[in-house]
Amino acid sequence: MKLQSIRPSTTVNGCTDCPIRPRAVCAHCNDAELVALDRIKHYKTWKAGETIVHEGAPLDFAASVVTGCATLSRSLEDGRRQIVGLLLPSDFIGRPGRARSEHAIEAASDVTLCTFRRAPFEALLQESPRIASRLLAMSLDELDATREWMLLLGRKTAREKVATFLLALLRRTATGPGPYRTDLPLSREEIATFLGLTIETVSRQLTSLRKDGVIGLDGLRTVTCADLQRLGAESGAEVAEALLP
Amino acid sequence: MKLQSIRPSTTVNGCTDCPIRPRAVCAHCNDAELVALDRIKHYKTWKAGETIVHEGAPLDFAASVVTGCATLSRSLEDGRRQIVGLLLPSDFIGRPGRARSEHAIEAASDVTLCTFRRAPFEALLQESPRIASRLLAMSLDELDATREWMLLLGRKTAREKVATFLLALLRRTATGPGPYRTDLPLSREEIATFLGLTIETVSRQLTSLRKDGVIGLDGLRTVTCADLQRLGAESGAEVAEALLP
DNA sequence: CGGTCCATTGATATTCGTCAACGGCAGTGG
DNA sequence: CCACTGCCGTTGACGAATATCAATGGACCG
Repeated sequence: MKLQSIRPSTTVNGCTDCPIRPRAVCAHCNDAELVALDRIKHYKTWKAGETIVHEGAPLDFAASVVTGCATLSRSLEDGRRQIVGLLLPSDFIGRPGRARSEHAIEAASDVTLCTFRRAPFEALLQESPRIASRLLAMSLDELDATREWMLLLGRKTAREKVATFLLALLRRTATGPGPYRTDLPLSREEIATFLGLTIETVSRQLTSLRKDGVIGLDGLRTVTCADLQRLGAESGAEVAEALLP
Repeated sequence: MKLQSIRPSTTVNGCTDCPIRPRAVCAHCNDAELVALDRIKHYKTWKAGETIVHEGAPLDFAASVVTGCATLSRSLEDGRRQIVGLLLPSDFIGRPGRARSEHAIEAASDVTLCTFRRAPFEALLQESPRIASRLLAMSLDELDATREWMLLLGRKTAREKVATFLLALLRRTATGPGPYRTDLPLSREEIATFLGLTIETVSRQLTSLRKDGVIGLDGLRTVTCADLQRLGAESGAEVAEALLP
């Protein structure tokens, strides 16, 4: 759910220089724990559009996203589908104690994962409070983000949904004062599946925000914004944000 | 988010006979840990309708729900509001490492909490892997439930939303084969705020489901159902459920 | 050059929200 | 005991937001 702009290299082998480590599940590991993780890890890659795990299918590894963007989704039998989470670099995949995935996991762009075999990873989790507590903190952050998304899905208008999505994305790539610019990691269809809308409505709202001068569109995948305040005003400000500036 | 029918007595003082312990954060504690928890715990009660914590306000305790039902909600500045979680007996309140609540917490019915002072509880969490790992498992369950609710909010019709809500409730109170019966822990307005609907739409869908013979309504707060299969068919079956019968 | 995929735009349909009136029930006070 | 009042839920009429259906446009690729 968290949107980050980290784009580390995939050539790292040891963990010492791993660019995602400051935010990943292994962030607070000591040397012994890093060695243990290093021993059970495997880098794997998927092409954009490939399915990493099907909904309800066995998942025999845990993993951290190293590069790229993956989606978590759930579906109804008749095919209606909802993306329930975005996985970006440093995000964690897998559920200790469970052998199958409740969600489909798909590569939105080319994706590299640092995978850990399930059994030894869970054993390590028992022994290493640093890994366990980091995973708890990450899970609670994820829970908060997911609940914020519930507010969006249940109560925001189409325009507010699109504005909120763009704002979250732009905030992650902000390096200084505007103008801000970012590449959309998702197609229109995926955005619609994430926001609980149809592809046509997403398209219309993007056009409308552009015509109103809130954002700029540079090609299909690039969004710019000169004034994040303005975009925020379009996104349906939340009480919690107002209280915590 | 989990719906349970546990209605334990509030007169328990020690933890030994605590009726929620099998499912609570203290489920796997050893005797020493129970003594430590016992030392920092306080039972507190709130009347139906009272606010336990305001959105964004300081929260100086963690807690387990002992009896009753509370809601977690988030709001937009203009007053639109979404319930993002139901807290039922054995559910946990609080976020280790954070001093304020991102959500409003309100008593839907009379509520009793077993509260733990924040600082000593967090200290205990560092020392007691049993508590930490139980909290992780509960958080991950909560995350799954919240994501399932995202699918409901983003993709289900009003009728399916109401049917899903009733089904979840009835399943928790099931003791054998039908007919099933349960009391709604929420008012029509709270149900609407949970399902991303208006109160009128909830009312219409309940009436419609009753007229179609899917459910029975006995007074305002009591729902019966002779055929959970039928109710399930109305609730928009999920792929994950189909795969895991 | 033609085909395919993705996005945009327009016309129309549908669902659900909004506004308004009403009814039942409980509590209150005469 | 009975009117009065307020709250909650139901029902109906209407309107607005978004989905659906359909046509078109543009980019990429063989």
